[in-house]
This record gives sequence, C-alpha cells and structure tokens, in this order.
Amino acid sequence: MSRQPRADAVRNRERVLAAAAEVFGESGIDVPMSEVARRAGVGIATLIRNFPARADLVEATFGAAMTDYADTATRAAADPDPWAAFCGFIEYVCRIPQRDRGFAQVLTTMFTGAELLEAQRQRGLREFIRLVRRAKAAGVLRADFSPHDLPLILLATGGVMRTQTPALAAAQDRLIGYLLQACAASNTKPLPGAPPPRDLYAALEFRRGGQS
Amino acid sequence: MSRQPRADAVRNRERVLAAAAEVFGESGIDVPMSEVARRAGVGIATLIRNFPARADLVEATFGAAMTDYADTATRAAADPDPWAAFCGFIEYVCRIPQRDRGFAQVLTTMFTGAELLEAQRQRGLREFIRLVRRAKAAGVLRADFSPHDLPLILLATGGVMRTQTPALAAAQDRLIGYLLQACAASNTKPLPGAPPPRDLYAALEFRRGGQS
DNA sequence: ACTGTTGCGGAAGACCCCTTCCACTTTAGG
DNA sequence: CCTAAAGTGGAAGGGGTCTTCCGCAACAGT
Repeated sequence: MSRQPRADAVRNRERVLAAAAEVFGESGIDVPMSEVARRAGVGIATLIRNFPARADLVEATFGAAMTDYADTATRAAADPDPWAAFCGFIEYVCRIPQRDRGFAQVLTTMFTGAELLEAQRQRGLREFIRLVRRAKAAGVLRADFSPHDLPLILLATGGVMRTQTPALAAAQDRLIGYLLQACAASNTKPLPGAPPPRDLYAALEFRRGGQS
Repeated sequence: MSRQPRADAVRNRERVLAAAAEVFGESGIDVPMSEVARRAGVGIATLIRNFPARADLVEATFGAAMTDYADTATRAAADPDPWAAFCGFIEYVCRIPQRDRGFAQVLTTMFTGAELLEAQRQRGLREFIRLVRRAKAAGVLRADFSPHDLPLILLATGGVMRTQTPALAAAQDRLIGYLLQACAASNTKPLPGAPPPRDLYAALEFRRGGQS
C-alpha cells in the first residue's frame, strides 16, 4: 500500500546522521540543532521532521557507538589476562571523551526511553561485571571494587576533558593511571561505601531539555 | 569633596552579593543574572551597575571563599602529620562542590584579570607545594606526585557532582578515597607523565561569556 | 511525459537572556 | 524642609535558539 520511500529523503537522513556524529563528537550533544543542519547541508525543518526531539537524534547517532562499547566489554571479559583486560577496558572507556565528546555525555547519562541505547549500555555493564568478577577471583583487583564504580570513574575522567586539548588528554591519561593503581589489589585500605546503585543512576537521569 | 556614599546603595550592593553567593552556590556561576537580581530583591539595572560583567560579580562573591581556601592550605602545610594534612586538605577541596557549586567552578577556572582571586589561588598553590614537599620527604606521598595534579584531582572529583544529591556526594567521597590511596607512597608503579603546567592551566582559561 | 504525493527550505513567531536607556524616587547636605 | 545629585526599576532593543508553518520542488508510479 505504502509507496517506496523516496531516495533523497533516505539520503538526507543519512547526511544528518553523519553531520550529527561529527558535530556532537566535537562539541557535545547540546550544540545548536541549526549547526547540525548546516553541516549536513539540509534545512532545519528536514532535521526536525526526522528527529523531532534532540534525544531522538542523539539516540540514532550513538546507537552504533554504544554497541561498540558493549562489544568491547565482551571482548575484555573473554581476555585470558584479567588484569590486562580490566586495565585495557577502563582505559578504552575513559579515553572516549578524548575522541568523542558527545558519546562521553551519552555514556554518563541515563536516556530513559531510548531502548537501543539503554539495552546496549546494560549489556556492557553485564560484561563488565563478569570482567570484575574474574579479576577479583584472580586476586588482582581489590575485593571492595564495585562494578558500579564504573560510572563514577567515567564521570571523574570525563570531568577532566573540558576541552579537547593535548594537555587535558595527557592529564586524563595520568588520572587514569592513578585510578588503575588505586584499583589494584595490593595495599588497599577501606573505602567510603558506595551509594545505592539505584540512587546513583537516578542522579544521572536524562532531563528533556537540560544542559551538560 | 565627594559626598558620603548613600546608605541604600551600600545595602543593595550587599544584598546582591548575598544573593549571588546563594544562587551561585546552588546553581553555578552561569545562572541568569536576572535570577540573582530577583533573589536580591533589586532591579537588574542595579545589579549591572554594581557589577558590569558577570566576572565582576563572581570575583566579588568568591573572594572570601578563595581566601579561606588559601588559609586552609596554610594550616595544612603547618600540620605536624604530613599525611593526615595532605589527606585532609584534598578532602576539603574536593568536597567543595558538595557545598558550593559556583566556587567549585571558580576553583577550576583561571580568571585572568581577577587580581584578588588569582592572588589567593596562587597562595594556596604555594602552600600546597610546601605540603607536598613535606609529605614526600616523610616518605608518605609517592615521589612522582606533582602539585599540579591538584587541578586534575579537582576536575575529576568535581565531574562527579553533576547535581547536589546525596548519592553523588557519596560517590564523590568514594572517589576521593580511591585517589588518596593512589597517592600513597606504597606500591607505586610509573604514571603517565603530567602535561606541562603551562598548557594545563591554559586549558582552564576563562572565557568572557562562555558556557560549561 | 504527467500527476499526485511526499519532502524540502526558509521565514515567522515565541522564548530566554543580556544590555541600554530613561523617567522616577530616595538620599545627603544645607 | 528643600534641592541637587545619586541611585533605582522596568521597559525596550538586540542576539540567539527552538518550533511551526507554508509555498514550492522533486520524486515514484503510470
């Protein structure tokens, strides 16, 4: 019944997504929609028609990246060396803001209602839990490390990358170094207790129409 | 020759400063100026006449807090127990965003041109350097710790306090715990090198009329 | 080639924030 | 009390972003 979709419409949609990936990556997901439209070479109306709300565009743009993220976690969980896997994974996630500012924001924000995004995020977390369990069993990761410290680490290292400059990237790498050493099983002292994960994630909830 | 300053003008100025301390503390220094004026019970014009630029109001508002900060550093540097002093000072600074969101922003931003602010910040840093030196000499702080890791730690822990909620405050305390253990002298492995301080601070420069 | 439909782009309106301006009020000093 | 000067508040102007609307262009199907 419905006709074949128009070729130019499909092309435009993809151009918007490509532009969004670029712009969000450089300037974060709060960049003016008009800027995305300009970069895509389409009118604002076209952008809005395809993605009525900013969240829609964000979800469509970062679905693949979130899947990548979960896949990386899966690979890490399967690595024969639990400590190297743990360190490698943490470094990978923490460096995301060096490459993609927008995705870093997405990673540290709960997008309630964005099925794909949240499903992949959860898958990543499940894999990370496996990774953590193995590293603890091997005695290389401190026993009181919580998988829910991951968002904490993400927020911390993300906080350093205010702007994408070499100096801040170096600073971030150094911070990751500190944190990884703090995660090692050797010479640990008690830590302040973690907040209930439920509350923690609630505090990172998405707000339709907010800021950073 | 010049007359006595008007009493109501002085009172208004102080009401603005009090309101600014409140509002900035709750919502950060990028809050609408009109909100400050409203809370102070004065017109926008009055606010602007006293503090033509936002930076002027910020400087006037947080001068005392920055002096406190430097004083605290001085006290810590004089503490007989270098490790306790180091930990106490780090905890104090890192928890600032739990209490005062605006001041946390000020602490992690270079306000070029704000004499008072920068002078006190520098004094704080000088004292912190002394503190670090003593802790290293006592063998309790890792030798490769740099005083210029302080802004790094501030950015990291500050990144966690997106909103002032108990869950995030607990998360932040936990993160501070991790970082302090990473700073201890025991069981240290090499860290990625720190960026040149000059570049690091340049990346935190103030932008007249910016955002995050 | 023709046509009905789908999709397009930009203009207009609404909203928010900062800034400037000006008629009015309040104060200090005689 | 009276007056000149200082200070006040709100309204108007300008820039920026998001949203809605509508005449027009381009495409799919015959």
